[in-house]
Amino acid sequence: MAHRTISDEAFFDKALDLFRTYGFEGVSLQQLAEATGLEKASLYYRYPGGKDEIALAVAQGVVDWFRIKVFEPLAGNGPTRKRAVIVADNLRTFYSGGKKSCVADVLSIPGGSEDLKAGLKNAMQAWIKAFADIARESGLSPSVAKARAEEAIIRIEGSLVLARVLGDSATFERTMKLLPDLLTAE
Amino acid sequence: MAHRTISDEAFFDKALDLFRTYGFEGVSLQQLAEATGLEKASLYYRYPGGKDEIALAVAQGVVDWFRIKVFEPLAGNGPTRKRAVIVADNLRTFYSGGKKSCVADVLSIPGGSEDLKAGLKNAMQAWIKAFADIARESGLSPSVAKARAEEAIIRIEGSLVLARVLGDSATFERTMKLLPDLLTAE
DNA sequence: GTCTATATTAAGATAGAC
DNA sequence: GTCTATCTTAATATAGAC
Repeated sequence: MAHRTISDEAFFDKALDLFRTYGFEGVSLQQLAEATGLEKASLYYRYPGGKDEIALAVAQGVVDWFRIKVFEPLAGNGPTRKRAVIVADNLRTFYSGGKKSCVADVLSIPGGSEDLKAGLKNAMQAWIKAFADIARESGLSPSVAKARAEEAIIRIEGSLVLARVLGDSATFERTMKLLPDLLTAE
Repeated sequence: MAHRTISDEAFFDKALDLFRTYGFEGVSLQQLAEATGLEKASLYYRYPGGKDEIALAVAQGVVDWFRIKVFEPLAGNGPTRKRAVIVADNLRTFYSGGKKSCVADVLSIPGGSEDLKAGLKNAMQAWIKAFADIARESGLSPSVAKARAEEAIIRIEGSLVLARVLGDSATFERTMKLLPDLLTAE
């Protein structure tokens, strides 16, 4: 066929899946072209900055997802524990129950641009803050809330690494079950 | 200079540092050649299997290090808590206080050989078992000991990811301080 | 056992037709 | 806005001299 196309959303999904699976250095423009059905030259038309710019767009897209599915639900109304349960469910989906890696984990391995590195750092800080805010709102002291937020993210990241290395998502599932207790005063 | 050489041990140190920093796909034979002072052809003489074989040797070397600096001290004599403190110190050194990544984390991103993947999985299982064994010996029940072992490694892996993303080792240092309490009955 | 030199393939990237 | 075609560089890998 002469002309193919793909929506920005579908493109994002394919690119996200490649980058979170193989990391920045592990993904080639050829892979991106095959996965999206576009030729390499078309990728450069959409993203003149090439792989660097695509990875940055992927990271930005993930931040947008977190804003909608994590930060906003956490800052909403209703009992804090209920909000934490909803967010845990959303995160379970995002990580496919432990089968998909964290984008910040794999893309933080050197190779990408400085902008990507800075974006991941900002996103991680925002994530910690969002977790600390709800822990605080649930009644915990600021220092305890901050510690709980960091512990929660450490456990998510760590259990995702274990899941990838062991090929077993059991520890991730346990972490997600524990999450509401970690983020709210018991 | 016409002929250079490097000991197997020094070669291992350089290769380990490259692979744990840049991941399998992020390391080229050219980088390995420059870091070790050997030409690419000499790398193929030592490791006919190329990058796959070098990465596998690195992973095996790390397993050897764990055997000596983690598994054996944990299985030794003396109070369990004292052994846990020694191992925490050794791990702190291995990860340069949080500045160096976990080899299992970065090398488990697809790209390497099936042997590498299997080796990392075996190493991770051995690590969990070693942690569970000392937790058990300290007086914890088998199920609690297993859970503590997994939690300890999850926290190590997760705090190393956070340290890399944030460029801040504070969470890793806190994890290492907590480790003896996690691995022994309080 | 390391070297120089080179073969081969794939990478990132661009020009220009349609 | 996507394509075909091509450029340049860098990757893995090997041959053969010393």
